[in-house]
Amino acid sequence: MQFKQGLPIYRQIADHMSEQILLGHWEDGERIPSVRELAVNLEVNPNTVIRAYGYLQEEEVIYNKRGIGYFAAEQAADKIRGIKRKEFVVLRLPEIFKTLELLGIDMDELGKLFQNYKLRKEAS
Amino acid sequence: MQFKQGLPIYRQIADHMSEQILLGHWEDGERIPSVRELAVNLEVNPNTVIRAYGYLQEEEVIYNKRGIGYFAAEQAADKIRGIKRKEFVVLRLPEIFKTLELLGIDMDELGKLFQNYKLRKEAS
Amino acid sequence: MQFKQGLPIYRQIADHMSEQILLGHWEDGERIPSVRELAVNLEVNPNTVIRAYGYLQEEEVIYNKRGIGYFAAEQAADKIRGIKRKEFVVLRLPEIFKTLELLGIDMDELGKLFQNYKLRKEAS
Amino acid sequence: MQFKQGLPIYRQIADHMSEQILLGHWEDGERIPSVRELAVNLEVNPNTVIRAYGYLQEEEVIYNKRGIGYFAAEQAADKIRGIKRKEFVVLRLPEIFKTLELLGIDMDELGKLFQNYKLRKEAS
DNA sequence: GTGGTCTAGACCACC
DNA sequence: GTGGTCTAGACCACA
Repeated sequence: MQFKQGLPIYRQIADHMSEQILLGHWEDGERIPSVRELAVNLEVNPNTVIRAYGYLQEEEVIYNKRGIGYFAAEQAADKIRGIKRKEFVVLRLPEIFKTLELLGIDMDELGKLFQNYKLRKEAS
Repeated sequence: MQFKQGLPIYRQIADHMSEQILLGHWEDGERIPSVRELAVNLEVNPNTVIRAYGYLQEEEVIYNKRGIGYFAAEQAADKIRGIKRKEFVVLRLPEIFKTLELLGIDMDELGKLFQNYKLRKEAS
Repeated sequence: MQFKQGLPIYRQIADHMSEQILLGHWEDGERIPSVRELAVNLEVNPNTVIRAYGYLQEEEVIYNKRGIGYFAAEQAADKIRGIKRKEFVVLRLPEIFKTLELLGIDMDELGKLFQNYKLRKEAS
Repeated sequence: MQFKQGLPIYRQIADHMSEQILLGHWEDGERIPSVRELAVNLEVNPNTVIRAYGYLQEEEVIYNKRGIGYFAAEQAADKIRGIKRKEFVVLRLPEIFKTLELLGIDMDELGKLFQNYKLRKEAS
């Protein structure tokens, strides 16, 4: 896997996993890949995965059974969506709106850019 | 001034200054606050302001006259708006759109949230 | 059964069983649940129960008849109480007292909290 | 420094530091020892201190100024006392009371043990 | 100087 | 097998 810079790898892994859960790749309570397994897949150090999993565990998105592995939390998808949504609306949207205003992008134009985005996504 | 974490302070200062210029706080070619002055105001180390100014200088948003000070570039506002706009559309919008889709926020809802934002801003 | 983390599951099971014995759920020398039975009830691996029973056996709180099962020891309740009491006074109380002092909880207040605890317990 | 086993070293360091803050060793907002400094003092790896500090930061007991160091939070002592108190009363006291009942230790006896504890402490 | 991240590798307890 | 902790050491960005 390719990692961007500017955000720690462990956070990118955490984001990636919570996105996967959000998209329903695992059922509620289903076991997710073990630390070592994921570390090999992503070609990172197990410690880095542990850190990512620890982070998700604090957010109560996954939980741990000792000696067995990590599991997607009950209603993990809904919970994540709720948390992320609130976070997004409160923390990121205001700043995004401010930028839109400063740059003179209104909702009409944003809508068109969004259409564009979706078309390009379909094409790929 | 309060600084977020996750973005270097010097970048936050640079963003803040270019926002001010964008909003027309200084005419083209007008002198902007000196390094020391701004450092005192923002309660940061002068080195940090120097770095911020250096960054803005690379973006050709301000320029420096040795021994005199820093000045807003000609057509600084337009230049900034152009740069920032391209940056925003190419680098940040795709990720924002992806998040919107994941969280199930469509343009309608975003429009309403934007209205809200503007109302709250007026009120304050 | 729900297990806390911070203490191994097998220890939590052992504590739970010795508490049951302390409360007189089984007479001296009475047979306690088999490993498999308990494992199913608690939804844990039989190995974990074996470990818990082994631990209790070391403390001479239960004993084993090969091929038959595990039994509460003679005067098990008294024995447990003695062991636990010493353990508690020597190992845990000092730390508890230290915490009480740091938090500014005196014996008066502790007494009231204890009353509360007993009331809530009766109510449930 | 001597570390017990059963609780990770980084948690013991965190507990130790928050105890120090609770006891008023640092004023509100005063700088606490740097990661490296403390690591040398305690003869542990800097990573271990970072982890302890990260833990305290999540609890909002200390905060960080990048490139400068860690600082005791405003009203850190009161905040800690509040958090710890609630934690103690809700999470630990019920279990302690349960044990006291099981072992047949009443408030009178506990009071005497407490006196003992204080005497021994003064003597040392 | 400060903290933060990552890797590598060892060791442990637990299931 | 599982996760968790700790060490050692390198490297980086930031103030």
